[in-house]
Amino acid sequence: MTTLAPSKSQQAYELLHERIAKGELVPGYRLVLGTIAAELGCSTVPVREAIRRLEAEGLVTFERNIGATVAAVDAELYLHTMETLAVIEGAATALAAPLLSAVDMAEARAINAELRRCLEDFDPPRFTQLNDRFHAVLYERCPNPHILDLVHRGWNRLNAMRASSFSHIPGRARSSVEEHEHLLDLIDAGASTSEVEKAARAHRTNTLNAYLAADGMPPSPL
Amino acid sequence: MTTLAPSKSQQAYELLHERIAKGELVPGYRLVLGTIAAELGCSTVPVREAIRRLEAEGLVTFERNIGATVAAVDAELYLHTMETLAVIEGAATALAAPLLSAVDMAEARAINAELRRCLEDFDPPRFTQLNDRFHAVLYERCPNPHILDLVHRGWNRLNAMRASSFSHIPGRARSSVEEHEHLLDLIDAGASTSEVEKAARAHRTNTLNAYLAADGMPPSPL
DNA sequence: CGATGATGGATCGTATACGATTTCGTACTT
DNA sequence: AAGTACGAAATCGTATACGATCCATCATCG
Repeated sequence: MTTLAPSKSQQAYELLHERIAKGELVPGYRLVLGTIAAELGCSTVPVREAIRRLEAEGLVTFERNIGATVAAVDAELYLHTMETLAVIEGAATALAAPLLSAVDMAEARAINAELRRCLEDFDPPRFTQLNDRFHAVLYERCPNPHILDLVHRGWNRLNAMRASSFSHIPGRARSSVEEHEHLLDLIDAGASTSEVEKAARAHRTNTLNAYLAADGMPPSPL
Repeated sequence: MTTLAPSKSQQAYELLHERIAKGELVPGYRLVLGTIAAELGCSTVPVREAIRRLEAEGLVTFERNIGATVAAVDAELYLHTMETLAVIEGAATALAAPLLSAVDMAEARAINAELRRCLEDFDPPRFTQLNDRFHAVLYERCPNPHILDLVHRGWNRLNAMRASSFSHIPGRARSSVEEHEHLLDLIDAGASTSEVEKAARAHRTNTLNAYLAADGMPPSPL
């Protein structure tokens, strides 16, 4: 039995998704069906499907008879995405907390220790990557697949826009690591679901509000 | 200038969406591209696109080389959908609360009064419809479009499954109306965002837990 | 009689083709 | 010189066509 190749539309989806996440395709970039199809060596039909999928996830915008462009990122979109993720990831982390094994917790602590080290030898890309993994460990056990799916989508969007901007807020990384530690302590102490949720959500709204404050904007009401 | 007709794929999407929401297409029903295309008088290509869109929203499942079926509904899916909606709608309602006008509040109260009347002359479909509208009034002003979109998707899924089952839990309708009243009072009193969120979320988890209890299952941890 | 393998029909996945729509450059008018 | 009208090129939307894959049926073999 041969391993069946992924469908063309799947390949197209993965290619575009990756490029957007990596920031190779900047917001506003025009995605032309024919061009992408030629590059992939397939027809426009599967590419169309891939693009509609990306649209459903909010990574690209699509206009009838006009075409697709990588979703523009402005302060407002960032705000909305972070706010949504605060809500959803908070819930996911809270639901996952009672299901975390000792191994999971150890991994999370190890990653956070690395994050702390990262603070010394300033390395933002690596920090971001570790940070992603840290949170993934905490929410991945969420037993509700819908919520988990929404968390993934939120992170995708966030990564897509991080690649182009919004990368860094001065003192935030350090307090972030502290908040991680606090969150882990809470979970280890067997805190209630709502306590964990509150802490996980606050962690994200803190980042958002730090950004908003830097721009002289009011904090999120959440 | 003539109003341009909606694209075929849009038409196909709307047709299928409506049928699923109305329960004409029961879960497990097989959606065959060619058949639908013939019925719509178009080719399979736009139908494909419509189905992929429905898939992204969780209304149908799609397997490679197999095809699409209307998403099966089981207790677990219902649980997960309600749980997700509890989180998302709670946040949406909380964010919308400070933006509700006196007119909005009056409309909500009027709808709830009708709901109360509905309790007498037992009319479940109408009750459900009014209930939908009641909540829509409360969350529709949510300033975060992502969250709003997720609420809409959640309700869509819920409606799709309500059509086939899960329609009624004995005493729930009456307490539901009371909770609505309480929620409106909270908002009128200018309660904090987190209080409104808690109340709105509780309203939904109460329904979910009533269902779970009826089946002898443990309540949601949220 | 049950398991295995071949065969055909149904359905999907994608290439190609072409009409429809938008966009952009250019010539013409005021 | 600015604005408008026209036409060509680019791109999208969808029909048609055909190979690929799956599933059900039935024949064959142990």
